[in-house]
Amino acid sequence: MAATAHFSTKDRILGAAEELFAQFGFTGTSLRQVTSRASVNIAAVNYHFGSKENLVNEVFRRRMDDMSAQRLAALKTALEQCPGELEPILAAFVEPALALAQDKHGGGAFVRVVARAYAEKNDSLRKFLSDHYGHVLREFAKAIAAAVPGLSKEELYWRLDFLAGALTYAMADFGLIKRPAGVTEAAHRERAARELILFAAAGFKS
Amino acid sequence: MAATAHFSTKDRILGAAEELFAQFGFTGTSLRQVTSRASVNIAAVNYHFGSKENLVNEVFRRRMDDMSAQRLAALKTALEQCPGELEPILAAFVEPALALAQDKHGGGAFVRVVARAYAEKNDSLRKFLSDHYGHVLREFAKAIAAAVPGLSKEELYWRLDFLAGALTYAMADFGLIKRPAGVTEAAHRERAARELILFAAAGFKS
DNA sequence: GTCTATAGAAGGATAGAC
DNA sequence: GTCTATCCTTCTATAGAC
Repeated sequence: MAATAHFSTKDRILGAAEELFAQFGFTGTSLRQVTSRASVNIAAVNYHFGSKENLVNEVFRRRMDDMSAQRLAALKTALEQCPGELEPILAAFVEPALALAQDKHGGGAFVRVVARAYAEKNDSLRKFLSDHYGHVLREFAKAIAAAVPGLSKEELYWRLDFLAGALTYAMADFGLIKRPAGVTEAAHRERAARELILFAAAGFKS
Repeated sequence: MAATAHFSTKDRILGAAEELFAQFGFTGTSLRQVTSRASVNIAAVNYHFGSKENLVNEVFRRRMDDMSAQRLAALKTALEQCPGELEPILAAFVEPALALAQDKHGGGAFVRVVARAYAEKNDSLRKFLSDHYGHVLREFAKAIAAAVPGLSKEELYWRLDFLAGALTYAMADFGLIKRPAGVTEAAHRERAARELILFAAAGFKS
């Protein structure tokens, strides 16, 4: 917490790992690549993180803690200010993720790391995410259930999965939609959020 | 094409590789795992495929060609038998992917291979996909545009992206929904297809 | 076409000096 | 906390017998 622009060894490792994981995947990235990009010694990873697996988890924790807090805060606001409305709940879920994706301070790569996480079938990571962030999804499930009465629990969870998939895919820029030259990235993301909320709201209500 | 239940060494390698790639990823799978599962010698891979990278390409192409053909055939049938209806078009897009996902004959995990391929920020792979399979997406875009009049081209492509994302995510089994013990895999997949088509149809029509 | 054997490179992880 | 040096494993790929 010092008033310095200096990044610690630990932070440099996390940043380098995030970028490389996004580009090459978890198994496709060696610790040697990570430490080389971070300009630290190969031994530093095991000193600070203990193992490669734990480094993967920490890369996630760094971004997810923040995003989860933002989602829950936005959800609280939505429920207070627009009780019974679905769209504000979906916005509380979607917008923090998209904000992270356009964050110049490194968040962009993280989005692709998330996409990696489900493309690779990393069970230990999956368990880590479920253990640490499952409660966020459950909060949203509760809120959506209240806003869309008559939806069975099963249908609700299916649709939450679809929303998460569409969000991840859109964030990672996988699809057909490329940002036009005349549009700022912020405007593009806002458009994405608007379109996705509209699409998903209709889906949840169907 | 002989009338024999015998699989060649080459086919056994392809089948084993596909299953393992889906489970552990391209980089997470070693050729030793592949040849061990295929009950062939380690040297056979390089004899038949030249390199690991080329094996990856062949695995991918084999399934992708097949799925694309099925999608287009199903689309043709849908347009002939249910002109003007959206749901059959979506089914033609979703079901071949799901059918492949439950195919025990090696296709079982292919969809995760596709998910992985998308997650690669690999431009040459992307170009390959776009060059070889882009026309399939364009056919579906045309059909959906006709079934949902008044949708702008931009909105249409956004929603196609959301559909592809939701499909990929659901296929990768990453989400909340786990197949219950008492439900067969086939029934689970059918449920997924039904839910997704319903969800997406509402989204496209919104 | 399929095997054994192995070359040669790269991986994760650790010991121990500083 | 950070370094050098190294251990041990695993990898892809190939050479050469059959």
